[in-house]
Amino acid sequence: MTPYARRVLDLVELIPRGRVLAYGDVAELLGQGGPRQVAAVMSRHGSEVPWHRVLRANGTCAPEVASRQLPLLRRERVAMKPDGIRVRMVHARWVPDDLPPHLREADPPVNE
DNA sequence: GGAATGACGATAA
DNA sequence: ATTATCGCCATTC
Repeated sequence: MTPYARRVLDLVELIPRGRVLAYGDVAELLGQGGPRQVAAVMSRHGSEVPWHRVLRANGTCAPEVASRQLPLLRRERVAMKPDGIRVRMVHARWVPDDLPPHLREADPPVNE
C-alpha cells in the first residue's frame, strides 16, 4: 500500500453517511493526483472503506460496480435524479469544513 | 527509466 | 441523448 493510497482511503473514511464525493473531488481535496489515480486506489483497496460514496462527477456509478453501488446509495437515502441511476451531486456532494492536516500534502515544504 | 495502464473528467460533435 | 478525443498522473510493467 503506497502513502498516496493511504491518504485516499483515510479521506474516503470521513465521508458521512448519505453524502458522496466524485473521484475528482477526492483528488482535489488531497491536493494531489487526479480522478484516475483515486479510481485506481478504489479499485485495489475499495473494500476497506465506504467505497460506494465515491462516484463519477456526473453522478453516475462506474459501470463495473453500479449494480452493487446503487442499492447501497439508496439505502443511505442519497438524493437521486428522477431516473434513479444518477445522484443529485449538487445536493449530495460532501463539502468538508475542515480536513485533518495529515491529509494535506505528501512532502510538506521544509522551507517557508 | 521509459512506456503502458486506468471504478475519470471536460469538451466537442 | 451518445460517442469520440484528449489531458491527467500515481502506479505498474
